Amino acid sequence: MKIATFNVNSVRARLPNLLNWLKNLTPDIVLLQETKVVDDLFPAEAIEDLGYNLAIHGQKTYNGVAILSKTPLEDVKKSLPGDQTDDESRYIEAFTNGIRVASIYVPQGTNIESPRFQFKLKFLDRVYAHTKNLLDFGEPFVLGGDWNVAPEPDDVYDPQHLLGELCFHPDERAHFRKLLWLGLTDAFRAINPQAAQFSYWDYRGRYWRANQGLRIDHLLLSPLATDRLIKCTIDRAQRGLENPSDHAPVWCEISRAPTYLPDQSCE
DNA sequence: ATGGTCGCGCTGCGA
Repeated sequence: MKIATFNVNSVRARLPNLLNWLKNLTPDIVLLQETKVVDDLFPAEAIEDLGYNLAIHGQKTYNGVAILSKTPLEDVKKSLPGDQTDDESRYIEAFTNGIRVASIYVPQGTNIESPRFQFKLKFLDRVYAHTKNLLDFGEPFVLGGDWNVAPEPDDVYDPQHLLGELCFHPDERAHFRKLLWLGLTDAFRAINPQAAQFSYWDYRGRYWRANQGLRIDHLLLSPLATDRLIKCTIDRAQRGLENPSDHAPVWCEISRAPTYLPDQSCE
């Protein structure tokens, strides 16, 4: 079973690319972010025609998340608990294909001094609290999305220069790490312990051409899901196509039964 | 080189 996350930066602007990618990869579950469209205008039919069920939670112009699944979506939830005043469409969760999944678009934070950065940290705290509840249910689950946090130095193009900047600030990285200490696994890093690969490159300037990116799109797996993790890949080629998103998709393969991570230490 | 480029939806904002 393939589970993917993809910040599409407008599902309507990206529809041809998205449909081609779905046809070629045939993921079982897809977590979309930044759909940037109200639900009534979401291009549902074109995606349903490829055999996907949809759960969508959009808004005008900004944000917007969605879940696509080849199997029916049950128990759909469209808000992250913990802040009654949060009306931004940044979270959707469902149970499908024997696993619970969430598509998460963590606030970018604008800049370190902005109130939006505090909102980002609080949002990550809310994910933490909710994750504890999910762990109590005993289901396998995957929290995937655009986390707007590059966890470690290998996840940014210039760690010395970027330390303390937005998306690589110690405070947000500490908030992100708390999720790992709860027992979640960063699927890409578990499978690729050494790789410096990115999932986002700014449209501007030479960032893409110079491969100056960040790894901020993550699939975080619960312990029961991690037991079934086989591979995890960043689909970098999507960023090089015509009219790309500024993010590349990240996807993992999950087996039907528990498996083992490749053991790097056994030579 | 604190510029640069997208998407939305029509003016500047967010990323």
